[in-house]
Amino acid sequence: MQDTDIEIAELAKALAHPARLRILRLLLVTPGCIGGDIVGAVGLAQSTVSEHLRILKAAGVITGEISGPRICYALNPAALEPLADFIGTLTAPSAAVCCVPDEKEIS
Amino acid sequence: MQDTDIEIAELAKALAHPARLRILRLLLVTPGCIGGDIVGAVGLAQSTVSEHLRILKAAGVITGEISGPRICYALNPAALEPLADFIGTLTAPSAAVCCVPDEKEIS
DNA sequence: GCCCTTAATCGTCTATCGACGATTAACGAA
DNA sequence: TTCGTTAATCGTCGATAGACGATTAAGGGC
Repeated sequence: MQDTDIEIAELAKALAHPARLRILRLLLVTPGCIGGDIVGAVGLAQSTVSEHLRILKAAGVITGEISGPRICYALNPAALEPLADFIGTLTAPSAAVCCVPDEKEIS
Repeated sequence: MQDTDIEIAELAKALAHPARLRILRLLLVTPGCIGGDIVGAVGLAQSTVSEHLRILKAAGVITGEISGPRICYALNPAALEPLADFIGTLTAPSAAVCCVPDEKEIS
């Protein structure tokens, strides 16, 4: 399962930075969408935050919608499913996961 | 939540490599413990695999127990709880269902 | 004792990440 | 149109990650 592992690794890499986790938490508590307020919240330079947002968007974890001169970011938790699934497989090897009927991942 | 985010980021970083995911899958399907068979399974040099094992062990995801001249590795899924918790936090608020709340995959 | 196996460590190299300032592009308002 | 705001991009830099061969340390078998 090379390609699946690569996808999961990409998702994990997207979460492998405190600043990106902070951004996700910020989007979580913000029901609507915020623009550059993220820059002030994480305390990093605007270009750095933009890069983190780009990584999160590339991984599919967030979505960006143009709203005039600013951009409306929103969470897309569904993209994390492969990673959540993998962790669930490790945590509960004998118990069936709630959603996937059978994910034959092991060779 | 700085320290918590750092801890979660460390866990995610441990999962952010296909070779390490493969190692975890290998340990999952191996009820007992295997030693250097991991080296042959992942197709990397012995020193490289040893480094991946060190990273996984440092993150607490696996444990290594000396068994004579070889080392017995085992999964420690409990260490992934903070990361699983974080992902669950992201996934939960949008839908109470355990999985696939919506299939909106807007890029 | 000696030798063989196993795994960790060391040293080195390349590639990627993370951060920043500066610049550029897009859009709304005056 | 011009101006101000917002976000992406560029270029650069230092730090880290990843891979490898070679070496070293620890045990078991002879």
